[in-house]
Amino acid sequence: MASLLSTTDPIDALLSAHGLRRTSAARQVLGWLLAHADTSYTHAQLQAALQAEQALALDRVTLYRLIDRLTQAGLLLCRVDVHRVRRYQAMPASVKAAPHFECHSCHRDQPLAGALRTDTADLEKAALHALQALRALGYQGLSLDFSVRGLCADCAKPAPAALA
Amino acid sequence: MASLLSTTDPIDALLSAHGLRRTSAARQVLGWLLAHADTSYTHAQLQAALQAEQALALDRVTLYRLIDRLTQAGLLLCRVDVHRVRRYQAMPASVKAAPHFECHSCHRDQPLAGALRTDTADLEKAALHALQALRALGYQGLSLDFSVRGLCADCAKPAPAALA
DNA sequence: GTAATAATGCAACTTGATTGCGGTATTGGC
DNA sequence: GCCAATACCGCAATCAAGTTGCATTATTAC
Repeated sequence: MASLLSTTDPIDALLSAHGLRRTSAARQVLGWLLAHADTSYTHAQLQAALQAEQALALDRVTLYRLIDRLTQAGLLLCRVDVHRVRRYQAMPASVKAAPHFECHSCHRDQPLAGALRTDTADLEKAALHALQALRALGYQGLSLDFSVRGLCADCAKPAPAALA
Repeated sequence: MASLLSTTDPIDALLSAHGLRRTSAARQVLGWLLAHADTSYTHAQLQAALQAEQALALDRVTLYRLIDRLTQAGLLLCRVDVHRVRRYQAMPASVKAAPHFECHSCHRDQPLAGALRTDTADLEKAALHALQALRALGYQGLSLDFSVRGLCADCAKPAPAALA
């Protein structure tokens, strides 16, 4: 199926544009992550989801190497959570200084401005200003992490007892 | 040696105040970390440093459990670095919303206000305001991480070739 | 002092991630 | 379309940070 799709498929285009081969695995993994771009997933979660939802049974190591390639190419964002495991997420459009919120439970990742329905532009501006000042002092390879963590309203409500 | 010290030793006091026993290991580990409070260390680094500088040969597991206890007691701060290993640091006085800088190379941790020699109070205020707003929306267990990472001016200068 | 219990040390184990290597599929040039 | 170059895949073995179980030793409270 889907053989009618020519090279104009957006995911194929992304892969090629980043110097990666358009293998079935790469297409499906990147596609799935793009379809769930607001949340980060561990290697294990990803493997399970692909197996369950796409009937894609990838080898552990193959998946490790694939998400590694996607990350190197800048298509995925990789973080390490409190349990020391890496979490991958389709690269958000704004990975600049945008303050964001990460839920400990559902691992959904939303921009702070969205959660607050307010403007956080002043915050970002101040942060970027700080970055510039550090750069002037000789600091290099700077990256800013401005995140609030905790339980989102959705996860906090339903079953507080099940959070143990 | 040091038997002249009575119970007025500040480190002993800290341990007792937090319900921990004043063992030789606990005293030395906490003491060493307090003496290097501006930097975070991995379990391995800590073990090596204690061995080299204090001639203290602690068992791996014992050290794991000790730093775990100290962390639980709130005497240490624990983070996970990009390599998925935990880094421990004597609890800084201001673990609030204070923006800080962490060096990828020397792992020294300094308040941004210190590095910039400017006031970052407005930044902190804005951040705390955001926290309050989230709390009102039903978000729970919120913690703020406002950090800039990169190479500090000291590490960036000396030997750029050795940074591979 | 002595009993209760917290801390230590050793061995074995768990788990996320990596390495080596032969085989397979994609790609670019003709 | 065909073929060589090479990126990608899958399996097995390995690694390193951290954990668990249990017997022994040291602190602490009485």
